[in-house]
Amino acid sequence: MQLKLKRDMSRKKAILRAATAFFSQKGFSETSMSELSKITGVAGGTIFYHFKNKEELFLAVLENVKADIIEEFGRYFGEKKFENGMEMMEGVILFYLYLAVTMEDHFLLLHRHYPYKLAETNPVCRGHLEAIYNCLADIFEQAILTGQKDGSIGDVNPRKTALIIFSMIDGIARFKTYNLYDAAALCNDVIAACRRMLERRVTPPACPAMPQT
Amino acid sequence: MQLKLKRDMSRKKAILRAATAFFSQKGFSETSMSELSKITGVAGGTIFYHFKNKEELFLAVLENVKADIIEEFGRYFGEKKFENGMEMMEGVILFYLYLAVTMEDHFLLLHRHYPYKLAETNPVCRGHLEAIYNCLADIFEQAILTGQKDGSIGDVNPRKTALIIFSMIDGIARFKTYNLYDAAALCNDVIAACRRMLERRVTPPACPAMPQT
DNA sequence: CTCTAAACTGATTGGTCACTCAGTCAGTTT
DNA sequence: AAACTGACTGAGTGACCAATCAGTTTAGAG
Repeated sequence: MQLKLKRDMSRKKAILRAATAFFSQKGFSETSMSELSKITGVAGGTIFYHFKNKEELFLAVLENVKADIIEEFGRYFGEKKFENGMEMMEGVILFYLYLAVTMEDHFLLLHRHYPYKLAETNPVCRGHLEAIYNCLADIFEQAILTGQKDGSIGDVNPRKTALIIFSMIDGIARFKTYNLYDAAALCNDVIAACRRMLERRVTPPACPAMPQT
Repeated sequence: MQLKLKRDMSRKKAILRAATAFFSQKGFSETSMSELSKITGVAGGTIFYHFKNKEELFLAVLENVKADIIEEFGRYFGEKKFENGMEMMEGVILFYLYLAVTMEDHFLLLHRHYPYKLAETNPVCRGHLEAIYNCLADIFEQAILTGQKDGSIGDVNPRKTALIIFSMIDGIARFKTYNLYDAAALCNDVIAACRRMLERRVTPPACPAMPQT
């Protein structure tokens, strides 16, 4: 019975893993089920035994992606401690860009059109995407809120600024996967730009030697 | 002869216009040539008379997109004049977000995967994409260089910062088309964030009343 | 009106695709 | 050992699609 279960799980997982790579790198409609069965060494019908149809397989892949991303950030915050909110923001940005390389398939999938189109009609898909994006946006917001408490970050709208930085980092990651620009080369400048964007302004009003321009 | 030409052009242009909408909204492989012929009221073979195959049709669409985008920015800079570099940057950002709404199809196409995948093997496609992205990146860079000359923008790496802001704005536009967040609601905060990121820091070193922390 | 070339047609073709289903088989239960 | 179960198989099906091509229409030049 143990052997049986193991066999089952390895097959299903193998299909899921291959499907993740295929959906990410080739897209939904360019991924053929028969190709998928060939590469996993499984008969055509087996995939449909484990997953009702192509769309269900995609949803299973997306669910995996969601779980992995949320888990990775959970682990990161479990291990790492930060001096202040600004340091936390820097850490999150670097970790995001790091994940975009090490979990390339996962982010590639999220940079495709299909999941968002499917989300318009499929509430399960929409749920997964919302979970991922809320998780990520919350993390950026948390860094800003922390920084505003400890004084390392200035007076900005936390949620909106979090979304702006999120879209900036995600945009960089996207440019990288499309081979348009090199994210690594921009890394230091991105951090610097964020610091300038967020840092608290020390307005020197009481200084007579420094007249305002 | 004029009538003949007009008829010809209207057919070809109608196909091109419909193809732009389809490729943008449905993607390359989900766009069927027969559907395209149906919607333009043209026989199936007619499309292949004007365009060698589906890929050539896509390239023609992309070329149009390129021309339109470059033309729009050209017109904008022909009409508008700016006080300084920072104002120019603000104008460019707002215009970019404005275009992402009014020319939604064009930007949707650029947010898809297919053109970048095709660019890996097709130099013509790669050329179009490079032209678009260089044009846009140059515009952001130009604003920064202008601002650094007139003192409205501080000492940052012009090219790299241009790419960062570009990816930020493009990320916002992308979030909008995917219905994840509302670009309009973020608009003011994006401008404010950019200003903080770019503005010249007045370090008050000579002021005894303001000790550095 | 005639001729010619360009524009256009749509039935056809060869191929791929997602999905089905009748049936095999290994292992478990009775 | 018989009955049952869940995992798996792979040939088959109908739908669709890009591209073709032999033939028709159109439009203007001579």
